[in-house]
Amino acid sequence: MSNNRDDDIEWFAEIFKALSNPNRLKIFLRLITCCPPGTIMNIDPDHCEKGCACVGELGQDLEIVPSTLSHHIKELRRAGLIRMQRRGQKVDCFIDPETLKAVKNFFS
Amino acid sequence: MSNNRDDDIEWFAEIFKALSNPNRLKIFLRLITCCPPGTIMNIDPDHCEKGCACVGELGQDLEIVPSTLSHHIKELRRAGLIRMQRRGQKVDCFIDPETLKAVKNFFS
DNA sequence: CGCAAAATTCGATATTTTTCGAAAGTTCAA
DNA sequence: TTGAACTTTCGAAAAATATCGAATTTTGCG
Repeated sequence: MSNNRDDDIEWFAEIFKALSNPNRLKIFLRLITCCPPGTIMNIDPDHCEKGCACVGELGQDLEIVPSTLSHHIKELRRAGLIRMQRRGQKVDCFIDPETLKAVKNFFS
Repeated sequence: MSNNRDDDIEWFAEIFKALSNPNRLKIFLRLITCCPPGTIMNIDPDHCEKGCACVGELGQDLEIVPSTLSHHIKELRRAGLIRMQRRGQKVDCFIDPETLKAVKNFFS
């Protein structure tokens, strides 16, 4: 009974909710400078400032305890803002480019 | 003891929190098509789709009871997303262009 | 295997948010 | 000035959220 517009509204509300917590927003901003895993480093240093960040690095950089961090990361993922990929014991996080594009388009 | 970057993060978190509720997001989207009060209507119909919306119109369009609506509007205003201006018995709402610009710049 | 590292889940608590109806405050018009 | 229209505030209850420590799971390594 709900049309696409309403679905969109619900989804964007989810996205903004994910970004509404300062800790989560910091995680998001920390990840925005990363590249997706598998990215070939370019000669241009601006192309990718840092390698991809695993969960532990985020916790260390932002001083969030593991359980809280894990919760926030789950929320960001639930909103479709970030994706994850295991690399051995670590799990890398990176921004979902599709969702990022959708949010950019939202304000236009 | 907090620098500008942290202040910015807190402020944007506030903004996203204001947009994180479906009702508030609908209010925001309803107002995005309005013009600020005092705008001279242009010949170009795309210039300003609707006149400015007062609180009551928003409640009618979006089917939100007055007390709930008033609460949500206050949240949007607290975040700096909307501004208001009394016009007789009614109170007009409109998007704050500065804040809108700031949010657009956030995703860039 | 057995241990350490990394991350998640569980359980619990304090706080915040959402929503509504009732009441109160403003403004205009008769 | 009295009443109606419009909006806000107040009070309250249910639901959601944020945070942490303890326990658990998953992975790699010696």
